[in-house]
Amino acid sequence: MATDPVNTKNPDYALEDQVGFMLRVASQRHANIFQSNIIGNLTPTQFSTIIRLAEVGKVSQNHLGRLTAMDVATIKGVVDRLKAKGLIQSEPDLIDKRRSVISLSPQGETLVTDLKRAGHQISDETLAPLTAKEQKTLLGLLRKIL
Amino acid sequence: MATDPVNTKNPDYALEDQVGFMLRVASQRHANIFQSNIIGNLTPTQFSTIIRLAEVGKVSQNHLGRLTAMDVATIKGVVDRLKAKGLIQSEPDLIDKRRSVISLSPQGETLVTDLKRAGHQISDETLAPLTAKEQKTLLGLLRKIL
DNA sequence: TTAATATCATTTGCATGCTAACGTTTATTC
DNA sequence: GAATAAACGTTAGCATGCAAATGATATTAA
Repeated sequence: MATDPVNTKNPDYALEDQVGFMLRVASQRHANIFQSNIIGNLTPTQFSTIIRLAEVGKVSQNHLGRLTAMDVATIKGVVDRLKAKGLIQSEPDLIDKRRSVISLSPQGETLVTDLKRAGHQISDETLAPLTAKEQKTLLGLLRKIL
Repeated sequence: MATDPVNTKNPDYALEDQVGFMLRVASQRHANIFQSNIIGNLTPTQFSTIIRLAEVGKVSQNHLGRLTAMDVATIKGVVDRLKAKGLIQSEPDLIDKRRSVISLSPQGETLVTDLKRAGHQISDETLAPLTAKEQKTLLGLLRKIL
């Protein structure tokens, strides 16, 4: 999804120079790179969910959403699809009856190492147009506007 | 959609430091700012479409998609909804029978000035955590990874 | 000119991502 | 202890965003 050049004679408002537009286009390029490097047909949110579960072990569904920057409605869909793939499992919380506890399945566990390797490759490829110094600068500035 | 802090004892792969994750979270914050500043209940893609149409006048639907970094399926939905709002109009291309020519409606035209003002405000607010110099640096680096 | 390609718009299917509302359960406050 | 508030998970609705397939039309090549 590259953008055609635009003749901006009147730079009243240059869409292609706005941070929101650039974030959208940069995300598109990253999504392309992600898709061609990821294993198991995982989506970016599914990937993030598995990585987080590998870090924290068992966690409630809503908490998992907060750990992955996902709305309760979004994390539910992601959890449902990962469960359908057999990569995660859920059990009722015996203490708090509202909660369902999510964790990686044995199958999910076996993927983690390869997923992290793919994740590094995806980040490297996304940042490849930048020097090492520029990469650090970009990540530092992005972190400030989260 | 802020993210809960994570205890990363083993920084094998730090999700929150990956460019893809940060792009997603930064986009979420921008979307929030966008929504609270935009006029006419427009979405970011609808906004971009109107801005581009104001720049180029008449253009085919697919070309409009390329000018706004949208897939043919995505731009179709955006065009349909903007047409339903009465902000754009379409007419058949008399020369090339495959094409439909899209342009702003008179109602759409009247919005453009206010939309550009809102757009500037949205970008400013999104970049507010950064100094002027940092803002230029970030935009320059983002441009390199599109 | 005919045949192979390319472009345009459409449609289907899947996955995010959000808001809002709902009922259940737990925690706080009075 | 009872009333209020908060958290949890679910569901419905809307809008991206993409891939893939389709049919119509234009363009290019043989």
